[in-house]
Amino acid sequence: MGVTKTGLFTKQQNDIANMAKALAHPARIAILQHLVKINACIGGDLVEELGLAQATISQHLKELKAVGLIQGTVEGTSICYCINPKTWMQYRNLFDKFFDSSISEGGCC
Amino acid sequence: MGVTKTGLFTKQQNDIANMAKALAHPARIAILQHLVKINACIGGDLVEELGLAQATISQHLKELKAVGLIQGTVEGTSICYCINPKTWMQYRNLFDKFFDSSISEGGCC
DNA sequence: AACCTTCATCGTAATATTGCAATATTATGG
DNA sequence: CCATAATATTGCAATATTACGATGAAGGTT
Repeated sequence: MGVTKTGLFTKQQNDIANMAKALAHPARIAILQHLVKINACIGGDLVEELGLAQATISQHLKELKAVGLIQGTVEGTSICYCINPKTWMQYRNLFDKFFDSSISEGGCC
Repeated sequence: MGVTKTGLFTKQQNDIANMAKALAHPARIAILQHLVKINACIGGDLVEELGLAQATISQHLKELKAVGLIQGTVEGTSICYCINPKTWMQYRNLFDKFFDSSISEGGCC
């Protein structure tokens, strides 16, 4: 069916899954890494940086904006993107908490 | 097209994206959380825990096994699953490294 | 042997994602 | 106003994902 039964799971589980989904494409990882590196913002250099069509990059940017990981400010005819520090920290904390469990080394059963 | 152009990106970027993809479904998050909590392994209690059909759970377990996050050992007619501590730590470290960048608070441009 | 339990796999249906060309939108400069 | 530049949106094609019923394989029980 391709449709996730979100009703079966807790809000936290759906949250983590949605965050992971936002990161589940190398182009979006590349965009985020580039923004982290350049610190300040960029316009459509991203289209040159990555080798994808402008329409495709725009779509990925839209998704990242939708989950709040990046923000864009209009800069004349172009748009300047940068990491949204607040959401970035939220992601970091949620994944931290998720992975911060002591796993037994004993193996199965 | 639905097909990711992995060739355009670095191995690290594809790795992170693939790891994120493994976590990009609440059922898989629920499975992992349950395994972390119960510590020792389980059989198909997972089918009862989550409200999904046996075939569906089996598919999710297969995906988690494929990326190495869990492992299963045969236990008579049932199979005992548990977290693979090694891969778990790898995931933890990769996400740690990814998010461990100082983000400027300055906003865009 | 016949039977049951447990899990994996196959086939199928519905929906989601990725990617791009074409087109629309918005702002700037002449 | 017109042309240009930078993004966004639309529409489409190809592939991927999610979910489940049905079936199959393997091990146990009687």
